[in-house]
Amino acid sequence: MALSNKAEGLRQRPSNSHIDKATAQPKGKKPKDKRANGADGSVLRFNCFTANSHEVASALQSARKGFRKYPSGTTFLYEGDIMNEVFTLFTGWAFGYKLLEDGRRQILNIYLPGDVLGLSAFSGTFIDHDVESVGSVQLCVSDAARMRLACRQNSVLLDQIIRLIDIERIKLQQRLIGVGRRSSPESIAHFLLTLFMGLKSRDLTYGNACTMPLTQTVMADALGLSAEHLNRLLHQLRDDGLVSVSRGKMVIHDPAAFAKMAGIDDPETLSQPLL
Amino acid sequence: MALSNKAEGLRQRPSNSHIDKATAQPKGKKPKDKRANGADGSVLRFNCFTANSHEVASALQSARKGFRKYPSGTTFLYEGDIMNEVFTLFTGWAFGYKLLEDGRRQILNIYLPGDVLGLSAFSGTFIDHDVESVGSVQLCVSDAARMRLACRQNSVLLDQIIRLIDIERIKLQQRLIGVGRRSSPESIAHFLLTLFMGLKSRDLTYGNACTMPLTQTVMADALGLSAEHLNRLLHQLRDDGLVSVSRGKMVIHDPAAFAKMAGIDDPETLSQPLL
DNA sequence: CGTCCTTTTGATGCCGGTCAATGGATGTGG
DNA sequence: CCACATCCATTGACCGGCATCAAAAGGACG
Repeated sequence: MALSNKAEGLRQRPSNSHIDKATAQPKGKKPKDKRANGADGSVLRFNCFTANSHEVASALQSARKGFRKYPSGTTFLYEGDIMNEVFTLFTGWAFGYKLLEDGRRQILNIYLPGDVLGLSAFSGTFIDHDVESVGSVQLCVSDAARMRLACRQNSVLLDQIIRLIDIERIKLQQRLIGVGRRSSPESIAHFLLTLFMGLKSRDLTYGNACTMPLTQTVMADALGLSAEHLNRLLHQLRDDGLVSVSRGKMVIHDPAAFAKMAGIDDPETLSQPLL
Repeated sequence: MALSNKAEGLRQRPSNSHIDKATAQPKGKKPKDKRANGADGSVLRFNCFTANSHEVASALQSARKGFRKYPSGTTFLYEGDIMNEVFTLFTGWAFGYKLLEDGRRQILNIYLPGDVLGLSAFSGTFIDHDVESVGSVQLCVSDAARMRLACRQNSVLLDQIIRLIDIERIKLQQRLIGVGRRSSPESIAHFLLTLFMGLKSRDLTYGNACTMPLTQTVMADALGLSAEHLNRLLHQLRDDGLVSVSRGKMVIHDPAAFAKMAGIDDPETLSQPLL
């Protein structure tokens, strides 16, 4: 079980974090791939929103307070925080995690561009886990109170918000099945394929390839494995001609066999409802 | 990994299940312990509701269509079902689970008396897992449409419903941490203590003891262990004087040491918010 | 009083965690 | 542009936890 390298160092929220104040437009240099973010400042550019959560996207847009940026490896949401804001992930990835007292870490959820963070603003409680950035991250910040108000006036919006909350549960459910009852190779395959399909539904894939900014340590903590063992299994998967993950990139060489190993008959099912 | 003993046999919903039609009052012989159910036909008898979800209890009461009863070991909710009804568990326990194609089973959630089943009625989608009864089960059946309507008119109710949905996620999160990053004894202790505190918050404990209708096979499938190994570990825990689980009963012999092994400093935290 | 399910115990072996060490890649200050 | 520090990926050795297989011994029940 991997001890988090920076367990104690980051446990407390820094009193004066080096975050950009909310601004009218996102800062930082323009990403190479325009598809990867909402470079025009609109949440509506994301396929996942326009396809599945149009009302949510509009509401987030209306309640928008500005943008925020965090460098790579920053824990920017802390367990216990009360969410007065709702975030939309524009650039970069993120993951939610919990630490045990001795430093063991379980990663709960991987967030991709387009995902909404801080949904606990709707359940009226504090966040129950930390969230850390993977790569430099740009967030769209929306006012939670306005979102809640909008929900009261628009039942379609409310339904979609509840749906988003439910999706968090579904993802955890899938992860639990993988860790609890799938073999390690199956679990890894399912994990990777889920990420790939999530990116595909957002038009962030390139044929059978996509970016993979997660370190093996992060993947291991998501899968309940040791980093060393995960490393060996990834090599195994590559030797078997199924998938290769290296240098920030993932390529699926044999989609059919890969999906079969992941225990998924029709991979398309993953891309549809923003699972 | 345990193959479900009755995997294929129960996969399909029986066309004509032997369920009691919704009736004005619950049928069946009166349970021995009055505290264990809503024998007076009111959801309001449950501590968890009166303490945390008063609005929900009232709404479920108002939208009540009747009662339903299932024998032990019955799968009474099926993956794919659209929920037109919301259930309140009166008597007996239940668990949600998923089966892999080859019969491996992961149990997702244990439902105790007082828990609300079928919350997917609010996220507007079909259920994504099966639910099976543990022991004979009595359910209060409430109309989902009326519940949804009530939510639109009562924001407090809505908040509490969303809270209930969120609690399902939190429980999965805890289970995932246990399976992924806790040692087996820790995971078992956490699992058992969580159940105990859940029962305690409902006034269903007797000092340091409570009923434990789950078979070791079920517990193993919840914990991601084999039944044999779980059996050995349970004996280990008993030999260490921490807890004993047998013949449908659980006794915590050393609460402090047990809580410590479960990784929980203050066990009271578990009983408060219906976690 | 068989039948079925659950619990229990033993033997065997491998998956996967832990420890340790090396190489590669990136970044930083001088 | 190089020395050094850091983080990440990689590989090997070791071995213990836990699954698997097998089988016996309760219970529970019709």
